[in-house]
Amino acid sequence: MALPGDLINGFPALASIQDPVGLDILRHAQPLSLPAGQVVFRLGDTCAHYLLVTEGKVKVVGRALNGRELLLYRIDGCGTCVLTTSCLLGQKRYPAEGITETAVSAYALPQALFRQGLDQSPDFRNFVFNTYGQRLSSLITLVQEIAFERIDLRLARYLVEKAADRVELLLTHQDLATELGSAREVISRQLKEFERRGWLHLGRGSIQIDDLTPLREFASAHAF
Amino acid sequence: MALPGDLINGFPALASIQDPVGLDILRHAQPLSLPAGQVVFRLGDTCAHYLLVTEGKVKVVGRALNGRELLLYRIDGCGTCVLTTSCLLGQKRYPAEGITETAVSAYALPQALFRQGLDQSPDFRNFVFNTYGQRLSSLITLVQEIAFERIDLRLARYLVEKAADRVELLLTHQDLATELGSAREVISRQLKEFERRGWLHLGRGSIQIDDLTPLREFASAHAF
DNA sequence: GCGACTTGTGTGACCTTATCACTGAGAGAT
DNA sequence: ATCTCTCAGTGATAAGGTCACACAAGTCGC
Repeated sequence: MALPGDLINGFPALASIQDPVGLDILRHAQPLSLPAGQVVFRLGDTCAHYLLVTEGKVKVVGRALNGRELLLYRIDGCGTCVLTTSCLLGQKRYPAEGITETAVSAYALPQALFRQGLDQSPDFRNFVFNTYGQRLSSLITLVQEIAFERIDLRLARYLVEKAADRVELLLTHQDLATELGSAREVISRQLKEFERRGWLHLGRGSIQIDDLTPLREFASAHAF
Repeated sequence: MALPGDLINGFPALASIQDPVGLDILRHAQPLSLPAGQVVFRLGDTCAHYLLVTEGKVKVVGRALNGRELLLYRIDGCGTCVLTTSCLLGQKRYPAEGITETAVSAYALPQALFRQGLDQSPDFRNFVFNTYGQRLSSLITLVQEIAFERIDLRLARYLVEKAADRVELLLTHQDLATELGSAREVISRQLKEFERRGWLHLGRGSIQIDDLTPLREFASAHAF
């Protein structure tokens, strides 16, 4: 039995899995289709499955008791969920929550099979670890931005980055607050200030960038 | 040629490396001895070596432009430096700095050999990734503590944890600030408040815990 | 159309935390 | 003793987060 085509397309490295145990395990990966806005896992959940996303966006956010949110990272297109991997390896509960942002196609591998694969299939093990690396250093950068950087700089930088191609951003203030780990009111006030300076215009659910240049200058002052 | 004894003692998993490429690579690991307080790597440095610590403590801290510090994690005893691993995998520069806290014994493996090992030695690859896991979810918890939690709760919790066995903690306020990613003055004021409540007594470079109970209660209120 | 709801935004008051610019108290060296 | 560190205390000010609202713009049912 061959592996599903979208799994191979998304993860070329899977094609290199040759040993029978690894192949058998992958055949048991269950295809999932999730609508946008679906909660994939919650804070405190145990990890029951290894997740391979083949299409769509999933955001992983932290949430405070009072509802404040903070985007930790995002899976966009093909990728495995590193947090899931980390929790499975360390037998920990999820310290954050995962939410689909678009419709998502994914494959789920039950924990028992995941463990069996790690133990018995060298090819599978290599696959898991090779897709696992690298996120750590970007998280460390995030920690420092949150701990040390001014919110106006972070906001300006985010806007510059997002507006690089388009002029109008369809985002609510709450979206921005979540993205930057701040509070909605704070973002509103900063945007208002940017508008007062003539850098952009605010509408309901939209931000019209009028002049990227001063925004870019502001953002790169005291760059990290 | 056998591998050095302390390397095997520290990392039993290394003994399972059998293939000739892996063995050859490990034989080229260079032993290092570093004194306490030595900078191992700086923000922006390129990663030149894979690091295996066999003895001592290394702290990895972020640093703001104004000098404020934040402890990201610590290697205590035997361990590999996950940040180094992440940077090597992603070809990134160090986003933080590493400093020895005690005298440290370690082995360094040049980047070229590290890559060769990953490519050509399945046993070495497994070793690297097995020691890599798990730190991600603790980092995510850290991000959220910094973003969402009050400094007085975090301080109380830290003190309770550290004071579990001893009654007197030999720490400066600056040490605590670094550990928690706050400012020295803030910690001083909070400690003063705790002292006012009769929970502890402050001395120069020391904190004498008088009564753990109310401190513990305070810490667990609104626990994360 | 009209009203009920929901969602997004604006605002003032207040609190916590960070920053800055100091002061002064140990503690060791000469 | 005096100098020089390091460590701690303090007041003023600013940034950012929290709370409690008001209000405007859509959406839905009718």
